[in-house]
Amino acid sequence: MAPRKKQAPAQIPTTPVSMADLARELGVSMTTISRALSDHHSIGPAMKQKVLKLAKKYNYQPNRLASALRKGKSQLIGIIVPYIEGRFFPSVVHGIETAASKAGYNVIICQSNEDVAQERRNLEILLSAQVAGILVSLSRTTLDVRHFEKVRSRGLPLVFFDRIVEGDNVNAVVLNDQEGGYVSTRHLLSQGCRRIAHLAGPQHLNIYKNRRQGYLDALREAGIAEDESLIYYADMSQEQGSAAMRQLLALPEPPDAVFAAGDYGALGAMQEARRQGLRVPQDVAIAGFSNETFTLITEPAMTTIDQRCEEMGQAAVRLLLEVIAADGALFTPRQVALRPELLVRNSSVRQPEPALVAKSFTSSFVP
Amino acid sequence: MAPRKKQAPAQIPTTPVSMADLARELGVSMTTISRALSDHHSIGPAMKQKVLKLAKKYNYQPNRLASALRKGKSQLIGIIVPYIEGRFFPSVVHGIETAASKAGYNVIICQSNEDVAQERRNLEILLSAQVAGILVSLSRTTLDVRHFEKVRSRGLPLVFFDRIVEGDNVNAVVLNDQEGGYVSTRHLLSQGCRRIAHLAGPQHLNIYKNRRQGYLDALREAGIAEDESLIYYADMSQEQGSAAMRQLLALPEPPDAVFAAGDYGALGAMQEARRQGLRVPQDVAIAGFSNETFTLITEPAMTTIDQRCEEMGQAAVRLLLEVIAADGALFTPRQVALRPELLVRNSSVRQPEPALVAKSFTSSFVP
DNA sequence: TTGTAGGCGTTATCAG
DNA sequence: CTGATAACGCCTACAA
Repeated sequence: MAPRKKQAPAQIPTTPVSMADLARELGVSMTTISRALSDHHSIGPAMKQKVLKLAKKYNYQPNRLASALRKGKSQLIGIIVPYIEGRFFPSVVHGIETAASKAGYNVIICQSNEDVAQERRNLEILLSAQVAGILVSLSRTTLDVRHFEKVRSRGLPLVFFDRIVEGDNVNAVVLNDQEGGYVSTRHLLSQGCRRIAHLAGPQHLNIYKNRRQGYLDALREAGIAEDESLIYYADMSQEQGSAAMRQLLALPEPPDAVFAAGDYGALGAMQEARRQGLRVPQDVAIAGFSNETFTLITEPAMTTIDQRCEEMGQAAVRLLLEVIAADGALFTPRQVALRPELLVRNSSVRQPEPALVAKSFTSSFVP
Repeated sequence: MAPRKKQAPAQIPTTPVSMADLARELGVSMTTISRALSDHHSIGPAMKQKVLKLAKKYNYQPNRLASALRKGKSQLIGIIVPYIEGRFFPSVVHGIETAASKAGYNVIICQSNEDVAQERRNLEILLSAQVAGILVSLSRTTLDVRHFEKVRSRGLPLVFFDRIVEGDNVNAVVLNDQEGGYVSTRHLLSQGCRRIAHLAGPQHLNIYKNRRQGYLDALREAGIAEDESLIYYADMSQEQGSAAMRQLLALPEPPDAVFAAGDYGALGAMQEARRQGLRVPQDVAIAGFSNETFTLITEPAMTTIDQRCEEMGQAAVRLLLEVIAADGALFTPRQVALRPELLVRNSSVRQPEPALVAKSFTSSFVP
């Protein structure tokens, strides 16, 4: 038996009222109650009203545990993220929670702390909580992804986002990083820049590889030869951004623009340029990536790429709901790529019509 | 019956194995299995090993729903926050999730979107999910808090954080804002500032009222008369910060320091000061509040107050766990105030020994 | 030390 | 349209 409090505190805990209670009160069966509450078709409108009224009167709350146990599925969606901090993940989670709750689901959230072992444990917990589906962004230390087989073998809907398992047999939502690099670089070209440098991130990470690729694609399209001396590889710290700029400005032919694969790198570059007495954007235009909060308050404000965090969350939920709706019927896994949004600000505007330029790159969903 | 998939996809969904399955396999009763798995004392070590081995072999996952239904309590903690964005709430949630999962609980998260109606609905959902306890930060539109009576009448542990119900009959965790204002102002005094202005927030909000109070307390303690012309009331936007600074600098005796009750206000003030050709901190020292990310990258870097977001989450969980542990026995509600941490940076350092000054204000937990 | 049996609250099935 | 009944998977008093 569920333990009853032995010593009643000032406030006597109230036992929640159950369907059985309502049934007894009305002198009908539990079946009838259940049907009235779940709006089953075979129920008289008179009866239904009576039940609903009584339920309101007694403040009846359905017990979701019991319902979920019986049905074998809860109304919970599990999320596993590396952590809930910084700008990106919280926004995605925000998007997820909003979309999920709109669809009648609630969200149970786990952090892997960039640790596979923790990720595996989280997965077990979500499985044993009988969630209706799982959304995952992989930890950095996840090289072996076999633990997700268990999810699949249960037939449990699974969608990856941002840090995904590569391949076309998984459901995934990502930002189109290549496009981000491409539109940024095209924008810089449109501003009259011709020697565009790139502050590139670690190339073993897909996001940075793809941003670099977009940069190269735009240059090639513009008929500008790739120049490796203009590409500086680094992590995306502010310090490395400054170091990069120092080296680039020391070149015989220094660049007239820098596209950085991250905002912190761009910040460091911008600071170094100004330390050396250069004007931004007149002498060197600068564009970053990620739409960090601080990009609005640098002087000049920084051009950057918005990663559509909330949309990513929404898209992930939408995809998950589709898989849930398919309900075990074979569902062909799908990969969704979101279009990045270029935010043109003063750090890169040298031509008179920034509004027009900006507008032409504003974009929305890929279906 | 739980619906079985009619059409098996390529991957045949595996039915999770239950205790009954293990019992049948081993030819013992479910009781024995249950006891072995939950490490009950009255179980033979040999038997226990056998059961554990089989459980591992079949990859047994306990069904938490069933367990929770039986026991009347889940291992879930419910959180209601206004939203998951910006710097503050994500960090608190991070702290909560970390502490909760350490204690064997998982976290189900809801956003009120600053809407009481939504907050009420969230509460209903958490109640019907049979959570073990609830953590709440109130929405801005929550004036009437009677919906929380329902939680109390169920005897369900409840802890407020940051945006709390005032009074000593609730459990609550907050930052000591008064102390934040106090240590900031003392710091400015220690830097030789004597005419210290205050950019104050809307006084109907406790946080701003208390920050202002701390400012006044420090001045009084230093024997400096309160001067209302040095207090500018505004929301904490960057624009209002600039406007405030414009007005303050136009005074017959302009201030030599500004303590702003928020970082964005401080930023606006700093920008305006520099626009007018003043040096920060030599001509006017500046201190903000909240430790926004950007405070590290302003030039000079901005002195500010860290709100100990993660600690707040941890403290809230700790308190909640105590209430849970009390298990209906009368538990005297407690209010915890966290000590803010002053982060001394260059926007306010005019004396030679900033390290020492900083150290004397670094602080930790109030028990 | 082990087994038996009943029930947590809901819902699906089958029969009236 | 309504009702009786049997699960869902786990836990625990009570009996052996």
